[in-house]
Amino acid sequence: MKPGNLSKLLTDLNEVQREAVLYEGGPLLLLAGAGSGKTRVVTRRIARMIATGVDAHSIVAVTFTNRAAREMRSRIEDLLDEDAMQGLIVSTFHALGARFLRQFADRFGRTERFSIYDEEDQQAVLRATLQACGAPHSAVIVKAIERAIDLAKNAGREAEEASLPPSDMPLDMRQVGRLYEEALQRADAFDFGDLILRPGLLLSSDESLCVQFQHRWPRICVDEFQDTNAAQYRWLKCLAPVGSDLLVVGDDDQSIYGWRGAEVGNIITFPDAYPGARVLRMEQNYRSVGHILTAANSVIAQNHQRLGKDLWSLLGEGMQVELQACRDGRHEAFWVAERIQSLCADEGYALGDVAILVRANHLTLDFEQALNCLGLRYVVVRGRSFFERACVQDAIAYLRLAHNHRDDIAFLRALKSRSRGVGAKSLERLSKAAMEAGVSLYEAAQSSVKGLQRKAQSGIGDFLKILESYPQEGPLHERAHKLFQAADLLDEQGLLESDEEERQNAENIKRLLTYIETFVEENPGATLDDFLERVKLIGEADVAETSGGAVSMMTIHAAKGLEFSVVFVVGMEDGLFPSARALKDGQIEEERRLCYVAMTRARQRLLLTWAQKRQTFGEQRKCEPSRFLFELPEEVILQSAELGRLAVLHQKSKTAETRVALEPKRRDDDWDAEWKVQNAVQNRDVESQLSDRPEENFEPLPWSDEALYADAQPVEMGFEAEVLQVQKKAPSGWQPGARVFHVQFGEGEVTSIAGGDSCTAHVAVRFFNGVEQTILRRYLSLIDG
DNA sequence: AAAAACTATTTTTTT
DNA sequence: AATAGTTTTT
Repeated sequence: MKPGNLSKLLTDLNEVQREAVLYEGGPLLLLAGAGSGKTRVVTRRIARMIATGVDAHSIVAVTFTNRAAREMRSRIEDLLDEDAMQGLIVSTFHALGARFLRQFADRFGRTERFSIYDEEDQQAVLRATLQACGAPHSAVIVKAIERAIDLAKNAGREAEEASLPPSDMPLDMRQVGRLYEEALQRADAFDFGDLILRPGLLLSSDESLCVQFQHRWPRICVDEFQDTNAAQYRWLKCLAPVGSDLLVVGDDDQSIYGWRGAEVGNIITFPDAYPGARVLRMEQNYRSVGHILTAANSVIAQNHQRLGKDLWSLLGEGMQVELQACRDGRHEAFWVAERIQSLCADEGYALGDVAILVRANHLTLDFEQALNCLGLRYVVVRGRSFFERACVQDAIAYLRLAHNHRDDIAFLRALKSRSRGVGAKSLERLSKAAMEAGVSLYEAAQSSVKGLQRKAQSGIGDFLKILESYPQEGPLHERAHKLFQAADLLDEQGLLESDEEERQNAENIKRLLTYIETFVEENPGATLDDFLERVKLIGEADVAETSGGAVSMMTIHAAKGLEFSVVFVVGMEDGLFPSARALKDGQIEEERRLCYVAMTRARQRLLLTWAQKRQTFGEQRKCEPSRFLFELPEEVILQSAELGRLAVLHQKSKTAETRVALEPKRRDDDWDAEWKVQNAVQNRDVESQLSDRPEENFEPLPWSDEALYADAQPVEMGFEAEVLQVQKKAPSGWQPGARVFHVQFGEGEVTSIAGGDSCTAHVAVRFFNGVEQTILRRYLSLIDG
């Protein structure tokens, strides 16, 4: 232990925090509001245990995301020597489950090499299963069943017990569920839900094993407890008997995973499950300025199902919350980009201080373009976009199959990734043969299948040869390299002649190899098993971390647990946030919690935007401001022309009968149709209102529509979703020599520049088509040289 | 069996 | 608008 640390572990703590760190009287529920220093308490508590002689092996800390796990580990590391931490487990529920199941795989008819199936794999299993029974297997049905199975497992039940949403489709869920489980077992695979469900089931049915584990980890800490589902809770109850040293930390107001089976009830009833549990509340916020907290408190106060709390801070009121109405999605994006620019130029913020939070991933597109146009670096923190690419998945399928020959889904994926003369008919014959022999596709393919065309037969033979080429020895990345080479995924010689798409694919495969190499370097001795598990359980977002000097863009879900000096919450429209789905299903409270989470990410500046129309499903649709905006107290909103407009809408919303249709109580199946109708009605109203007093209601835009749209440089999307890759932009920005693009004149080179802000600055450009012209800077976009 | 043309569907959110 | 899945054509 680092000298003198024991006392340091208690410094800078308020009274409640200190008690939470020191408490030793058994179960402890820590209700920790946003920004209340929860991680600090947990890490100090664990560090202190270890520093006072507790064996690190006896402690396990469970988090929900890998990022949280890593953060917790590194913060404990800051407090202790690394060797003191030896044996300490900080892990997600899912990783812990996978680890557990590897150990007890034989109890479930699996081997320790089992595959982990994500929802795509699950759907593939279901599709094949339904197809085999001749049942309908459309994407909609498959999806619905998959979701039902997932929900069932999250709720601690088996797939057979899943309940399908009522439909006219006659489907025996019990049978489908049974067949699904059989298919998983045949494939030596567990699905995501199993990683949680199975450990809990095994422990609760095996008394002695349960006791064994209770001795293994007498000290348990669970982060984000409000997000636990029934299956997780059952497992936890086995591990932590009543009276044990169990710390659960959470905030019912930040429960945003209800759709994944999370039950807020777990945190609310915790004291009942663990009688005598100490309950501590942390309401002092160390993150946000007063106005932001007031705004967030005011929104979340509209919820009924909550324990109730009010955050306060000593940081002063700070700036007011800015509210901006925009004409459409693109205008919104440009407004935000401009605002970021001015915050950096005038108020000393750095790009890395800024985050743009969205409700759904697809909203990031417009913002990427706008930031690109202004040459602002940004980073999109997205789940796992790289691994989602088709060609990468294909390559991984080869690896999966090489590792687990019984992984039928991987077999199909890898086989179909290339034209091999094996079509639907042949596949049908093959799977029939496999079914009859009770073996995997791989095994069936090894013996000769009757009725196969010669071409198909040889195609399958070639395919098997590829897999046999996988070396059993050597470093992981080299073995993968050999395999990909054999599978002709790398296309090494044909890089130049082959078409663009193929080249891209080969690039991706190379990147995958680099990724594997890095993984091996970081985790010496790691097996293919470890790598595949990592690919399944860890998104790239986790690799993220400090975005350096770039604006961060991510979903609100991904932003949980993070904080930024400046936060933009964009797309604040009814039907988007709250989402149409939530509106339909009456899930408004969870959406409001999501809004609360978003707002409480901000330290100093919070800016909320919405667009009056937005392109959805390929068509422009009028939008209404999010109902959450009406829940903001007026006094914390920055006075602007928009406020008057909002107030008018607000007033109207209270009286007009049109609003009634939007209320959750009117929820029924044709909500969407109703929404459209009402939207049309309201649009007309808004339109007439605007045409009455356009100048007062509408802040005149600093640019024309044409300029706005012309300015948007068409960017190739997708590539920036690198492993948290920072956008490479023209490094020096607007300087003589910079390459620029103009919609009319094409590409050119900057010859001189004149000052002004992004709206008024002029730039002289010599275009490559011969034209020389001084032009408003905003009509130009920087491009890479 | 493979490629091309056509169609329905999608936008929550993530381990 | 983009894509995944399905049907038709080659």
